Amino acid sequence: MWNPGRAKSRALITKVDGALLMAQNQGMAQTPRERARLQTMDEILLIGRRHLVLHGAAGLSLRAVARDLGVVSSAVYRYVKSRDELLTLLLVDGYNALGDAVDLAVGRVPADDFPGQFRALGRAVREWALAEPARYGLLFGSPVPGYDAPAEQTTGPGTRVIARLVGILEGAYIVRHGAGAPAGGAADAGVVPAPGHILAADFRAIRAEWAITADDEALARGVLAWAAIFGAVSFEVFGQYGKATFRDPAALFEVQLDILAGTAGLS
Amino acid sequence: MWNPGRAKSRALITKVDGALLMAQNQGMAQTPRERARLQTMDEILLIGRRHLVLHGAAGLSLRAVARDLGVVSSAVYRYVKSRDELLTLLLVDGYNALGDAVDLAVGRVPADDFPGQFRALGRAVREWALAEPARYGLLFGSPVPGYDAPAEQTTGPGTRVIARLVGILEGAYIVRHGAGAPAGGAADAGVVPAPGHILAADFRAIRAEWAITADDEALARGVLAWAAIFGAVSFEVFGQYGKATFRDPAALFEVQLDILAGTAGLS
DNA sequence: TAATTCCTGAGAGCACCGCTCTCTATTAGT
DNA sequence: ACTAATAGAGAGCGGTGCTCTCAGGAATTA
Repeated sequence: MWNPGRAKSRALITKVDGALLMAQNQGMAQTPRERARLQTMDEILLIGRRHLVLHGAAGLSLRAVARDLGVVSSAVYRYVKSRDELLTLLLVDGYNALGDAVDLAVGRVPADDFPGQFRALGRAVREWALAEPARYGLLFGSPVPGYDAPAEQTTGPGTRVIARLVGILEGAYIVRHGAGAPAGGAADAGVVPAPGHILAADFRAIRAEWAITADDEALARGVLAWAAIFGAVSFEVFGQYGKATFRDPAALFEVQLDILAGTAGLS
Repeated sequence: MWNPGRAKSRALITKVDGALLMAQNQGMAQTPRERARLQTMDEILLIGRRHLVLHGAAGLSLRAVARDLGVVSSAVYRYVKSRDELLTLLLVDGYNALGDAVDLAVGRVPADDFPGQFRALGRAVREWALAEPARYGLLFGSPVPGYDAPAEQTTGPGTRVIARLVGILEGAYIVRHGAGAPAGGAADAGVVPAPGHILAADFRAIRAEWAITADDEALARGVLAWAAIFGAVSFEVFGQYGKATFRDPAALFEVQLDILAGTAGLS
């Protein structure tokens, strides 16, 4: 892919794509130098995103980004400390894009229709993943070796989907059980056996952290539904089903959502 | 990681690890040259596997393998066409290792205890994945960009686990419904709505290909259970749950297996 | 046994990668 | 107008995948 006759133009950014990032970073632009700096940062992120889509996470190269930017490779190190830092920026960017898609889709459903919200969340995740397989792979695929995402920047955006799911499932739980809640440990004898000490404590901690009332079984089923949604999406995006097994994967996913809605206690 | 003072020894292979591969390749060793060639191939695979474990799929380097082999980098190209081909070999190797682990675990359970076999399969997958996260990532993580596995070498070993799962679920289905089977299309009106034309045809094709009798809903639930098992394992192995959320992930997985056994129609 | 073919490994080389360093020109702020 | 900060250029180091040519030795054939 060596292209010596490459144009040195900087005007590779599509206006529509750029708009989102520009807006978030250039809200307070003091000095003209700072403005230029932020703009370059956004350009780097934009180019990086495009490279991610085209060549995947492992193929992300700062030198190639520099070429697209119309600049020598060492110059980008003025803006980004390392390749891994750019990866982190793109990771956060991806989490937020997915979170936005999910929020938008769930927000369209009436606030009291929790099964509908659950399905909307699932569909949004699947559709975003299919539209952006490389970014999805960066977020939920095998971690890039030698790189672990800095939690302080990542956990926030990275928990937006599960936060939304928790809200939906808790809402449905309250509808089923009333707002009063069992208050105590709530170790029901349902299909799920009473979990051992540590797991019960973990569930208690989760209840406290998220300020929810759902009992252990509801929590376990919620965690399973969460993992199952992403498992199904990953299987489809990563091609684990095989090429021609399911010719209408969307229909399969709808059926899977139906089953999962049942296991998660949504109608 | 530049190590100029590296010993040029070839004796890096542990006997116990090597034994398996040796056996399968050197069954028919004709000329001494062929014997030497196969042995070198096995060594390369062994070293590649070790590098995979240590540095991950993206960090797999033919030059590093050559160094460990005590040979100049161009020499390994006599045995392996490209880095991607080595990756394919390791992929097949990994699928077989996982398949062996699953077969062993399921084989320990009585032949008529389908719920037990289901749980054993799930546990085997999880334990293998935790023991070999890099290999698991190669198999079920984001696909290496620019590389797609050649189906003719991959599909065979790659379908061992799902084949085993299909056997278990079909066995349980027969126990529930009798061996006679509904024969026809079997579009039950269960929790799952009757799937559309294409999905129903896909299910029919699956029934024919695997020579099974399970109806559409059972198949859908089986596919979901499959995806959910790997979703849960991937979440744990890839660290999606967060660092300290679940301090006893094994217990969580047991609960998830319980729920999944229910959704898949096992007891 | 002698001649010939074949195979293996060595070495050089190309284009790429991440990253560091120094140097220069431009720009901003006093 | 002068000084200080900053951005970019360029060279360089060690690494990567992969290709090519060449020499030595082993196996096969005459």
